[in-house]
Parts: sequence; C-alpha cells; structure tokens
Amino acid sequence: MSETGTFHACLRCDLRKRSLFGVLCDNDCNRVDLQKSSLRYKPSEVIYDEGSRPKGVYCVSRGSIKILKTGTEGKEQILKVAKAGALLGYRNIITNEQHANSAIALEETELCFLPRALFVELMANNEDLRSGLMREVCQEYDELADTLTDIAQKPVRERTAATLLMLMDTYGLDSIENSPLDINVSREDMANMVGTATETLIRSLKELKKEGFIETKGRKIKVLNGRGLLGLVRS
Amino acid sequence: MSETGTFHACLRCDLRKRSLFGVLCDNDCNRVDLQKSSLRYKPSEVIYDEGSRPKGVYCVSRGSIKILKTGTEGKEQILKVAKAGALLGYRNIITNEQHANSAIALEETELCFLPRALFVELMANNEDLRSGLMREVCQEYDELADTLTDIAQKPVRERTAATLLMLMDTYGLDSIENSPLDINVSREDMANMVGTATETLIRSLKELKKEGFIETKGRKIKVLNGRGLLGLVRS
DNA sequence: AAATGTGATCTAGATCACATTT
DNA sequence: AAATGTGATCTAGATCACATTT
Repeated sequence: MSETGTFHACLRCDLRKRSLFGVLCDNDCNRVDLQKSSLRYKPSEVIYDEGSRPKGVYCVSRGSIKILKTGTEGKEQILKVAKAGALLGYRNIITNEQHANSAIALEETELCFLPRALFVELMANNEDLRSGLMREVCQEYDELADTLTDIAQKPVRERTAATLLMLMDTYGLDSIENSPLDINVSREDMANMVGTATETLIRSLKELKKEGFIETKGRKIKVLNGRGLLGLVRS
Repeated sequence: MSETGTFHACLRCDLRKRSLFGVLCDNDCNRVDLQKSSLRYKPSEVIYDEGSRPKGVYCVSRGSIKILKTGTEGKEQILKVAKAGALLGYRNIITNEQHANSAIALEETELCFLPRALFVELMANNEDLRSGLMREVCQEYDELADTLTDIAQKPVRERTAATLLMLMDTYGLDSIENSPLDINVSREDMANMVGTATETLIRSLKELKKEGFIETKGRKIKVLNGRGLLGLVRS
C-alpha cells in the first residue's frame, strides 16, 4: 500500500454523486479533504483484516476489492466484490466491534481513507448520510440472504452462472450481450465466490464453455450469452 | 390469525425495555397504543409473505417465528428464528421494496402490529430508534455472513450442532449445561435451518445422540452436553 | 394422515496426484 | 514458481421407497 501522489478533492470527484457520500455538503467535503489520505493497493494487498479494530472507512475510487470471511482451514468465502463508488469498513464502526470480514484488493486499487472519528462526526451531523447508510445495509442484508439461499440450494453450475453475471456487472462489461474479453479473476477467487473447490469451478466453466455460454483465453473469460446464463440462474 | 382479546399497554410491556422500542418515550408509546393491534397466530400461520408489500412492523411478545426464503422447488431456507422482543418486517419498509423473506409462526405466537405509516413517523421523530435499528441491521448482516460461510464450508454435523445451540438460546433453556426437555421444532424446519435434507438432519441427530451430546424423546430434543456441541462448532 | 425414521442406492462435488500453461 | 487444468477416486449428502410412530 502506498500514498497516491496526486490529490483529488471530494468536491470534484465524479464518483461522489453516485456514492453514499453524494449527500455531503461543500463544507463536509472540505473537512474530508483535510483529513483523508489517498491510498493505492496492489493486487492481493490487505485493506483491512477480520478481527482487527476498524480504523476508519474506505471510499473506493478505482479498482475492485473482495470482501471475505476466512472459514474452515483458511478457505476464503467471498461475500461480495466492491468496486468504485463503494464505501467499505463502516459496519463494525456502527456495531463497535472488530471487523467481521476482510477486504483484499483484487487488482490495482485506489481509495480514500477517512479516519474513524471523522466518519463518526459526519454521521452525527448528517441525517441524509445516516439514512443512506441505513438503506444500503438493508439492501446488502437482502442480497446476502439471496446468496445464502443459493449456496444452500442451487448446484455449482447455476451459482457459477450467477457469479459470472455478477462479475460482468462489477467490471462494467456493457450490455448483457457481447461483453469484451475482460473478466480477469483467478480461478481460486471465483471458486470462493461460488462457494466450491477450485477444481470444481474449473470444470463448471469448462462445461459452460462447451455449451457456448462463455469463451476463455487463458484465465480471461468472455461471456457470449449473458441471457442464457440468466436463464440458468432463474431455473 | 386472530385479535388477542386483552389489551397490553406499551408502557407496561416489560419486553419493551429489552427491544428496539425501549427508546420510545411515553408519548410515543401512547401513539402506538392508539394504532396498534394485538394479534395471535397459530403454528405455521403466515405473518407476512415474500413478495408482498410491507404493511407495517411486528413486535413479537410471545412465541417464535421462522424468517425464511423460499428457494428451489419451494424448499425453505430459514435465515433466523425470532422470539419475544424481536421487531420484524421493517427492513423492506426502509428499502421501499417488497418483503424479501417470509415470516411464519413456529408455535402459538402473539405480537403487536404497527401500521407502516406509524412506524415511519416514529422513525422520523426518534433518532434513538433510527440508530438502534441501524446497529441491529449491521449486527444481523454479520450474523448472516457467518451462517453463509458455515453453510458453504462446514459439514452437516457441525451445522446441526450450531443449530441446536441456536435453538437452546432461542428457547431460553437456562445454561449451556442441563437444559430441560424442550427443543420442539419439526425435523423439517430444523433441516431448513441447517440447510440440508430432512433425512440427513435426522441421521445427523441420531449420530449426536449416539455420541451422548443429546437425548431425544419423540420429536423433542434435550441437549446433554452443550459445551461439547460448542466444541464441534468451533472445530 | 402427517411426521419421523430407516435402508438402499445414486451422484454431485471434494480430494488427491499430477501434467500443462503462464 | 504459481496458476490452470485433467484424470482417477472417494464420500458426504441427496434421493427414493418404505416402515414406524405420533
């Protein structure tokens, strides 16, 4: 992890409007600018670790991050993938507990770090921020409940299809048809998203490839028939 | 579902202090008393249904309720069991969506129903209520993430042990040692908590019984060695 | 009659041991 | 050297078909 050299003012951040910090007023933004640091992480660098005390919140400006729990024998269970615009690490500031999960960069990632005290102060003074966070956590709860039900009940093949669609969305591959050749996540990470063994994930991808839903070039995956994958997920 | 005959004033409800509504002032309580209805549900009666529009919130005063999603081919995935003191059904009022899960009584259950508009008004006027709810949702998110990781990674035997401990806690069977003969949930419901087939759950219980962790009498289960079960869960 | 339980059988997915590719 | 991929084998748990209990 290192400081990014350049300074990006909150007020001129075009991601802000699409994030939970969209509600900050000019004055709030200035306060954030004074206290934040802009950090850069390399792939697989740890942003925060399960069990540690939350030091602040992280506002993602570029890249992608896996949010995960470490389960049996160190196997990761990836709960979600955060991308630009996401706010991370605030949940256990609110519960006043240690981090219940870890955040690790999937690719080169930049984010702004806000110290805990500043975040607490912003929350205290901004009802819009509080209600935005509230809505966000509620939505994330429902998403997690969906994932849990899928893992408990759906076969690997369908969960693999769902994960591919999630990744397409995360990496912004335009429409559901005809995405560029760009899903570039390790097979192990993908297996930990699906909740299966790496070998099983690889076989599942091979099957989807044989059936023409996807194409692979090395580790890169191109989705050829997103609508078809969606059909598998819905079944 | 039927009205309970008797009227219980919020101010005199001794559960209130231990619930999210503990923060309501006398005036709030009076407003609630004017608009709430006290309802009684029989076992397996539906309190609200996945996909329906939230009509209000439910404050549980007696009994227990399963919160579940209906997955593949109608198989239930039980996300949690709510007991007296719990507040249900508010999450999708906040997200302004349809209910993302269903609530079904596990036994004879009583609760107070507050219409949506009243709940929204209480939230709007009471910062303590808002922050209590916020903390609650954050905690529930973390609990669900734990459950998800267990389902993805732990064998049925360990998840069965975890479910038994959860049920002991829910049904208030004093300490971890020597609980009375009182876990009385259908094998099917228990299987849907563990996330397995009913036959598999039954075999799993049989094994735990053979090993002396539990004792059964008909469908009732008595935990003989809670500490031992905890050991299984931790492994 | 519905829930619980059992036995027999099947299979999806895990695991292990390597080969191949990046 | 680490990630990807493959083949062989194993096994936990699902499924099916009933018997037994409440």
